[in-house]
Amino acid sequence: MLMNAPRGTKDILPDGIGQWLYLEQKIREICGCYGYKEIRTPLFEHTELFQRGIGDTTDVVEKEMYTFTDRGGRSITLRPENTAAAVRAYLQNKLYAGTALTKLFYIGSMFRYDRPQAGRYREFHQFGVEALGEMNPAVDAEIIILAVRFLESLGLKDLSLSLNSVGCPQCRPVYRQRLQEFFKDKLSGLCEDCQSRYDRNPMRILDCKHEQCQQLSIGAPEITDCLCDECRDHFSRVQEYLRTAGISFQLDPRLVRGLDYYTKTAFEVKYAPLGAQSAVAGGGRYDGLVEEIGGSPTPAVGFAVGLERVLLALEQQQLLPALPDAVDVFVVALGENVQTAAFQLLMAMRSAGLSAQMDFAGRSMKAQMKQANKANARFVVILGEDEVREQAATLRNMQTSEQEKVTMKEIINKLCAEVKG
RNA sequence: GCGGUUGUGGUGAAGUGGUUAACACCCUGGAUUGUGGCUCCAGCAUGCGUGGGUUCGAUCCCCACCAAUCGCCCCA
Repeated sequence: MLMNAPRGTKDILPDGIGQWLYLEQKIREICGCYGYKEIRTPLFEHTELFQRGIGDTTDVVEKEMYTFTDRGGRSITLRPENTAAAVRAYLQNKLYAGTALTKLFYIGSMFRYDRPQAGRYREFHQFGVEALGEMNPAVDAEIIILAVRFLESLGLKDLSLSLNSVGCPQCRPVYRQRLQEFFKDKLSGLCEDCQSRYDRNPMRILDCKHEQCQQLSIGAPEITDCLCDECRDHFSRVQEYLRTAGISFQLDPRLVRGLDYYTKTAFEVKYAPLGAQSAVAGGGRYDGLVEEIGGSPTPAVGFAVGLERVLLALEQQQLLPALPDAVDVFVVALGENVQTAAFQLLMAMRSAGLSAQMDFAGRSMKAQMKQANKANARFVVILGEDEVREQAATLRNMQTSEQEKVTMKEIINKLCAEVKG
């Protein structure tokens, strides 16, 4: 217990950090390219922000939040996603001032209390993008393209992009009513969950995985048939832009995002080989959220990518670049009397920009040589009492096994020349 | 919240109701005086997830808990 990280959390160890740095670098690269600026918001927020933003009846808010009362009696929640917080920061800091369109991205930990399984953790990492202030469907497209291109840039193939429109406050109620009419006499055949969904959010019945519910929902009206003129037009223009960009997608009238704030465009990128948790990215437009949180009506679009899932996929496909870590020089010191001189030399090498290591345990030469070998050292500098007396050291090339005596004065220059050449 | 599988050293793992818990890797030391990668030798779990119970006796049997893992719900 004491020695175990809490359930659903993981340490990222030195051996694994390279993957994360690589991912983050790719993220910053593409976001810079598309003109999105990084933002970092607190890991926790007032509980109310998520209740209002995400929606009281969503699973995330109902059963997955890490909520606690702080010492001041405030209800605080570890962020389960970053869109609501980004919008909060956008409003609080008036990021809308001076521009029509604010483009943000973030990378960070999110927290959801859920049973861990492949590709799902209680603390997990998302990369996400938000574009606030523009209703033009070109922005929807830009966002989707960014998500797809990002994943492609990592080498992933066979991604599938699903696209839908979930309507707006004008047309969604119409659809909702039509759905309820459709399911009215089928209600008793639906699973328990769906029976309660019938009242709360009938659209969710459509993507229920129960056989029965699937069967019963055959022939159900589709949202795309009920869209108002504005939503219909918006949707078709998004598709146009995507086609123009050469992005392939499938329309999925049953795609319903789990968070209440979505309007119009909803999309999801799947990577099938991942198994049960194959959704790698998801997002859409959320024109009502800014107002919900207390700002003036502001159209917005965004998405989030699950980084653990991406990493899982990259691992499966062996797409992670392996960076062999080598060290330029390993200093071998023979005997206590030369420790100080060796230490001095080590520091001088580092000051010169060389990567240098040495053994501090006072071990035998053989042991130190083994260590140098294991550390992948290109050169070994041997310092014994003779050398110190002569103000020199033995320089050994570990690849060729050639070695020569070099004076203290020239050794660093020589090494620098060798390493850089 | 529900279900399946699993839980032996740093790692991968064999194993038994009863003196010394295989084997491999890793690691550490050594194979004539200051030289690595190959080879050889030696060392390396008073302990078998935790807590109870059964028993003369349990790592091996039973129960609970915890954790890992996969799935359901939902999501990234």
